[in-house]
Amino acid sequence: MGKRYKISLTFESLLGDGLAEEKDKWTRQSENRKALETRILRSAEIVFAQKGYSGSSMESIAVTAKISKQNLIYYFPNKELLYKHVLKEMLDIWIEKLSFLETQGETPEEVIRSYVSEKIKLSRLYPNGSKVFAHEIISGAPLLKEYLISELKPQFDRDVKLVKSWIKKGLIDDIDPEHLFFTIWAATQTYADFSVQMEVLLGKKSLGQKDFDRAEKAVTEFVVRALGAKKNN
Amino acid sequence: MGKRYKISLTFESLLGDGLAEEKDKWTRQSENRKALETRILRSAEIVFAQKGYSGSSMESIAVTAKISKQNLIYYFPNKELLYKHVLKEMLDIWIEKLSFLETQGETPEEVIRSYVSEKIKLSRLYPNGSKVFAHEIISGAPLLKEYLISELKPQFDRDVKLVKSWIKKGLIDDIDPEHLFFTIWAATQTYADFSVQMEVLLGKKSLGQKDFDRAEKAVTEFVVRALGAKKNN
DNA sequence: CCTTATATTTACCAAATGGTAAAATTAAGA
DNA sequence: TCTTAATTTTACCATTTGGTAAATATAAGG
Repeated sequence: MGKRYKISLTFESLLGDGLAEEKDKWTRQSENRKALETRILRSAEIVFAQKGYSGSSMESIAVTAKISKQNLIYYFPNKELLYKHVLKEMLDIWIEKLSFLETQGETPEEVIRSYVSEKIKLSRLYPNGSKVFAHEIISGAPLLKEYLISELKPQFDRDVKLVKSWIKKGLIDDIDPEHLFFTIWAATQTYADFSVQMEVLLGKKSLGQKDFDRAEKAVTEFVVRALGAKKNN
Repeated sequence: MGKRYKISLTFESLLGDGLAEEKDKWTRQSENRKALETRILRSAEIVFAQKGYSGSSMESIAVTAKISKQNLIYYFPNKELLYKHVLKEMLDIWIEKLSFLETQGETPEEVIRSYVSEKIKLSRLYPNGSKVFAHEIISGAPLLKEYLISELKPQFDRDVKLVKSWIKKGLIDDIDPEHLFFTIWAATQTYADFSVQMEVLLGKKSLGQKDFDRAEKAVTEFVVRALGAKKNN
């Protein structure tokens, strides 16, 4: 009969609203719970990706997850919390892959190729998460601003510094490091966010692996050429 | 006492729902009307830019325009119509500036510089329109798909053809023309759509003319270098 | 000044929305 | 099997939403 308003999470909430972890008592049940929670999160992601936060209803998320609205509310007691979970999931994936510093590769060119490749892969694998993020930023990032300041900016500053050091060492040409990142991000995320536009322009029903391969090649070449990265050096 | 469901427009609606033009009888009143309609459209643009179509309410648009909701409905009898007007306005501005073919410049490099410059300018001048468009595309372009097919694709095909001819003539390197456009669009529109993110990362309250100048320079250089455009030839 | 068209406000309303409360059902362990 | 906790369903509900209908007010021309 009791209600549980806390949801088991493996991360501490960076989005305010600290949610405590909980130990799982009933192994079997917890497994089902986790599976359903995942299904709900996937469904929420789809709906939020399509309509943004304010445009999405708990009802339509429930329908997508094939449960009742009330049942959805049992797992995620309110819409904002659910939204934050979806966002957080995406950010966890992103932040890991979004650091230049930690990107594999010895030379600048290798790092760049690897970085662009990873970013394109994220657009292919998590188009909905990317769209949710895009809606959020375009809307003025009401819930994400704090995260951007506390998490993304420090990483950005480090990465800019690294690029600047490359320039100083003469490894790449004297380009604008900040705007380099803006361009790379935009050029890669557009394959998730604006896929519909591309489908129309390329005359396809949906983008396939081949399109993403072409995209990766094209964007990588653009960036490498733009930087004037010195080969193997 | 009579209601007028038709709204005077200077363009035939390409978004379905044909709206007839109407002659203006009362010069003075029409002037006021036009001014108010414009204020409403600006307000709607702001609200739609922030929340997307489904997330925006007629009430909040009315508040932004400083009129009552009922009065708003008098001018734009339903939300979808209002939305279509906002979209249409933006598209009219865009389609005009978005053709490579008609862009000023003799050499490929000149054309590209001019094109990128125009696109960045649009991001600076019409950030809200850009955001409305972005929300719409990310949401799957329910209202815009037809427009993309009938208007944008033909232009895109022509422009791709032009770039291919440049390649054939050896004026630029052998790059991927379709993805070139995707990259240019993404890299320029991001200055409108993701401005909040940039503000945070650049540590500024808002992007100013200087930032847009830097952006223009950076993106232009990237693209020109990527193409390997031959100087003055 | 009076009529007529325009513009604004007031009164509603049905449907959708996020959410509460509690009853009913299911599952698991002792 | 019985008890207890987890889960799902059923009833509601206040607020917001897009929109209708009609009354009121304003403005302009004859």
